[in-house]
Amino acid sequence: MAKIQKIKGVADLFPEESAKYAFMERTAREVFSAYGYGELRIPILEKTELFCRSIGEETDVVQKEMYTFPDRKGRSLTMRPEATAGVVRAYVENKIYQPGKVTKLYTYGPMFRYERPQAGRMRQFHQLDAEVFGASEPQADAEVLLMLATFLSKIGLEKLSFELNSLGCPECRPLYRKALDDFFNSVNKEELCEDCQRRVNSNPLRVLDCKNKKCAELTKDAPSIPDHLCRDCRDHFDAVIALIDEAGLVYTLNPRLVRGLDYYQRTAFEVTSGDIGSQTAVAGGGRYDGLVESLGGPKQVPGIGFACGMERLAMLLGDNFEEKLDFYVALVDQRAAGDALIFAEKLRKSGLKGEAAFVATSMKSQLRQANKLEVKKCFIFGTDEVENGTVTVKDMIEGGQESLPRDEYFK
RNA sequence: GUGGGUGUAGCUCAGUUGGUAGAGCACUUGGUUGUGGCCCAAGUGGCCGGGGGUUCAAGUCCCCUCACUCACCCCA
Repeated sequence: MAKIQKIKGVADLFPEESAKYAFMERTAREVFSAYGYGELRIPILEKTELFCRSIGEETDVVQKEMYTFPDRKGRSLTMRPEATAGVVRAYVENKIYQPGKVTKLYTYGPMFRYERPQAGRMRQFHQLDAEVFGASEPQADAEVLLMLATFLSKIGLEKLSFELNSLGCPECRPLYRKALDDFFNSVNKEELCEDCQRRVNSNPLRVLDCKNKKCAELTKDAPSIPDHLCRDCRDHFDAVIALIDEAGLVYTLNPRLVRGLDYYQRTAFEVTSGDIGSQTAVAGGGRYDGLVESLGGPKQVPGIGFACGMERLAMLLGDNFEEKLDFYVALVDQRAAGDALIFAEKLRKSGLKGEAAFVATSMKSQLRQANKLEVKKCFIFGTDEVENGTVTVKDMIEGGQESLPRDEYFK
């Protein structure tokens, strides 16, 4: 029979790799709950409209990357390409909001985007996502940033850079866009790269972000967002900066940082690494004060949050996340197989982790196996005849005698 | 959607101007040994991604296809 292979852009994670994810999830739960966040579990499937309205009809994510299909009654469903929309939907639908009440939630799970896979980019990928509702104060922005930094530090990643910007609000952003349009009208668009000639109209902020040297040169003197912030946005941003400075967070201000999803405003940030290929962002987020309302919730419920890309973080983690076993029960005579199993069970009841061989092989290969597993102790089960009486089943079970500790064996 | 790279043993890879398929590691067995490791010897294991073509002869040349991978684009 022909074998069936997995579809493009998904992964099977065996223990060596899945242990990294388990470690990150465990750490995230610890850190997030220390900041007062509770876990929200939401569906992978949502109505397509949810993402169109939140992420933005014109974004690439919505236009060409979503797994969208009709269900059996012809309703359009979409496998979530990101987490925030679903969290906001749940928040609104369950009427969690109350005036003055702050809600902190986190969620974790697979996301889906139909893209060509490459390093750090899968069609099914996993995000850890945290959101705060009901707090417009800069303290919320600062706390979210600090929590993210704490999490990344706790999983052992220190060489990451935090980039920070403010995108303005519906008040000041149009003014900035006007200034930017004026600027692009003053430059020779022919000299921009092909992509940017298109982007000037579709997504002018992205032009400022272009890696092409020519584009970077041409847009060197483009108006910057922070220079066009309204008074409230300026004050807010300054307050956030003052707070994280005081808390000792190391970051860089990147006036050209933009977000890919339409709902962001004011504080926007990204955590990047230069060690995972061309996809540098390992986490990103920001404030989205208008989103709750645009998804049918009450007016003026602010929100802020971030998402971490687990695949990208996993690339930065070292090895050795697999838990080592405490013992191995070696089997050198099949007649002792049952005794080996029972003995292992007894050890497990006393709190040790380990395994017993099912099939007897030579002493040499059994000990080789124990060595490979890096167990602390190896027990040898055989019979008197085979063992020449060195270590016998009877001795170990009835007398409780262990074979030599690993150090003794392997010195 | 657009480009580049790679598909040969379980793994990492060699394979010369086309001439019957190789190494290291791993595994199994034996030797050595302080029951491991190290070292030595032997052994198991491949429709050379798939299909078509050229040729007396294709892993090697040509065409098609599939998969993986990196990059563009986009994003976490």
